[in-house]
Amino acid sequence: MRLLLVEDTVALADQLLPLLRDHGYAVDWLADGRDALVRAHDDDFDLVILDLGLPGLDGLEVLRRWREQGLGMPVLILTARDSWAERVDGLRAGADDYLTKPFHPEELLLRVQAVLRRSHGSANHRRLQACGVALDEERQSAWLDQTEIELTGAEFRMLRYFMLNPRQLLSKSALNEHLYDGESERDSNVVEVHINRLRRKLGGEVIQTRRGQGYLFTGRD
Amino acid sequence: MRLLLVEDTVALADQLLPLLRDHGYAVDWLADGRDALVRAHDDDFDLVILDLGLPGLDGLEVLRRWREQGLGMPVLILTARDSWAERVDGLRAGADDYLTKPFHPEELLLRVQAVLRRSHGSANHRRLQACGVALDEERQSAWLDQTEIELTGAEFRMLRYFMLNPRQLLSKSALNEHLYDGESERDSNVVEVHINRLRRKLGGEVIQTRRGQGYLFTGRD
DNA sequence: TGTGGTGTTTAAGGTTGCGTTAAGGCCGGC
DNA sequence: GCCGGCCTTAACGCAACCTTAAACACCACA
Repeated sequence: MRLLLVEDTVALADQLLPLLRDHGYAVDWLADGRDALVRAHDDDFDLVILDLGLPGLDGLEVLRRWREQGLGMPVLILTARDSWAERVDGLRAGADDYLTKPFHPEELLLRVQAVLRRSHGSANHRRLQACGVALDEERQSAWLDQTEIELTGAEFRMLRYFMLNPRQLLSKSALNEHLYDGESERDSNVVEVHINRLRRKLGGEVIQTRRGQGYLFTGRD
Repeated sequence: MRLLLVEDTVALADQLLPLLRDHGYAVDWLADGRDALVRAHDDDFDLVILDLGLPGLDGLEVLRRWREQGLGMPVLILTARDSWAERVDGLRAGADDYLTKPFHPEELLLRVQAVLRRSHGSANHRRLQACGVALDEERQSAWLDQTEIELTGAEFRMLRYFMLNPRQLLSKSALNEHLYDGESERDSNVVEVHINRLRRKLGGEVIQTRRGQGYLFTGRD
């Protein structure tokens, strides 16, 4: 399992590197944003741990460019600031998780494991594939067999989140959280409506419901 | 699983309560530190989520007194301030983990699950294992050998509590206590019905009966 | 500023299935 | 044998979910 740590604070890197390595990860370390931007093309990392406050090139910009260039590996961002907006920006730019400094080193391990598990078999391509369904992120459309199915924005966002977490139980509140940033209504059935739309387009069996618990994407298995 | 949320910000509590309950936790809610101090003696909570900035009595003081009085349940503290010193104080006072506001609600869930797993001595793996049975907390389903067994909410809650206390005698009233919050009836056979359902799904031998005493989870040993 | 088209959200009513209750049978202990 | 605790089953109510349509927001373009 190959990781890239992008962190300019030497003391922190010195702390994290042995910990990660002790737990069986092969870790490369860079301290500069510009280096990281290039390096991610040379090696196929399973996960990147990215500090947002970097010399050379800001972490958020690095991440944004990676995604523009079609690099889809999971990214865990570290932020020194405790700003809600920045985290949301990070998530929008394509990060998979975030951690606010300071943190317990063990906590980083937990997140790394969680993100890796989540991204298992999925997040590595521009065209996201899971359970017999493909998602074209540029055209915002899904593919079943050889036929393209056009999606609206909301449908696409929901399907993407499902496909990034295939076969996993996603509660309605989790879907709400991830599809609408923060200030969303509580007593609304938007999620149900869009799930209904996806089922119409892709077939009723692609999303299963677990009453009282949530939904899970199982595609056409 | 019985949780106590001590949080005076109503908006936050309104957000967290349904989330936690959606994920199968029975949650009691208090807004005052003095109430919390007393309440933790009356009920046997599996975990307490404790805001440090409280009216009545400061959260840190509450925690300190609990520990003095011999109460050892896991405590997850919430702090609005981004102060490192305060967190250290919290950990010193006997907290098991902390979370800085604002946070993603999902993050709280991750921590709650992690703390509960840690406090019951098992490793921090998303999949809880005991006596030849595995429990997938994300999918809320059990695994026997390689086959997945889907569980309803009530079944999942009960099985999780059994698996966190394997090979231990759990009285019917204790199960009632931990699976339902304060305002629930006591003279019913809900527990028996759900034990029956679990036995049907997992096999009759996984839960043994000690007549007049309670039940114990022995899995497939 | 209007107008139409597209996409999203709200609202209302119908449907489903989980959780609970209740009733009857069973079994173990005294 | 009898009683009390436990098991099993079926049925019911209600919350959760689905479905549909209409209201609404947004944008392009006149």
